[in-house]
Amino acid sequence: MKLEKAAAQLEALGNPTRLQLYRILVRAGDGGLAVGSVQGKLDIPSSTLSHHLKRLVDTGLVTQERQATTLICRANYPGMNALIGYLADECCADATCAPAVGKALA
Amino acid sequence: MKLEKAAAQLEALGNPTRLQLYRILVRAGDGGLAVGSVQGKLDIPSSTLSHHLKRLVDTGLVTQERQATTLICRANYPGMNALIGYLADECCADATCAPAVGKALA
DNA sequence: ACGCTATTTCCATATTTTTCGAAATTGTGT
DNA sequence: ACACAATTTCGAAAAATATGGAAATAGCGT
Repeated sequence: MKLEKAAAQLEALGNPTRLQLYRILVRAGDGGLAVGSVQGKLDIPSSTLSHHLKRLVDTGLVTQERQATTLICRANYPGMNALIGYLADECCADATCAPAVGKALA
Repeated sequence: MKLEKAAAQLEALGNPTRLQLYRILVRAGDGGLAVGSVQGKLDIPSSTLSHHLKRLVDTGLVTQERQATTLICRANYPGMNALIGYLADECCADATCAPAVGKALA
């Protein structure tokens, strides 16, 4: 993973509304959630939600799939794993936390 | 960890310059690095560096300690571990990646 | 084709971030 | 007290982000 991409993903998650949005999608599980359903849970205008969603999709943290008129959104676990892996690598250049996190993402 | 704090830390890391800065501190290890030394490696004005550093310190990702006239900066591993733990928890509400990451931060 | 719902794009505005030169501050040694 | 080095604060400009109303688009059922 390149530093620029990691930074873009971190920035995407570094907004309370988007982090909440991502959380909602994660908790929705494999079934995902329609944009409209997410909007109901977040209670923000659709245009605002669309902007935030686009950011998460563009950075590879969320995927979308059409089902009739609704758009199903899903958290992209491999994308998040790659990001966590990058952070762990950066963090664990030192031994302090290497034993703990190193195993996980090997 | 609260969502707001996680978002603040993610946003702090979500800037290429700051992520690079954090990387440098991680690679410097326990000894840390003086602000001036970091500046030499990043080649940015001291005032700009100071702002970025402050952001990392304020969000709990970096610590500072005075040694004579120089300020030693260190990556705060527990802070990063807490953040990774939060991300892993969010990510692993689903089973897809729970087995792998769950063990690491238990 | 039409009507309906779901979602995005367009547009504008308020806010925040980024950047950095210049001045101020802090701490040490003499 | 003074000089010097290291770092921060001040102040200000440019750029990016966040937000949302209104209009446009996409896709399905009839």
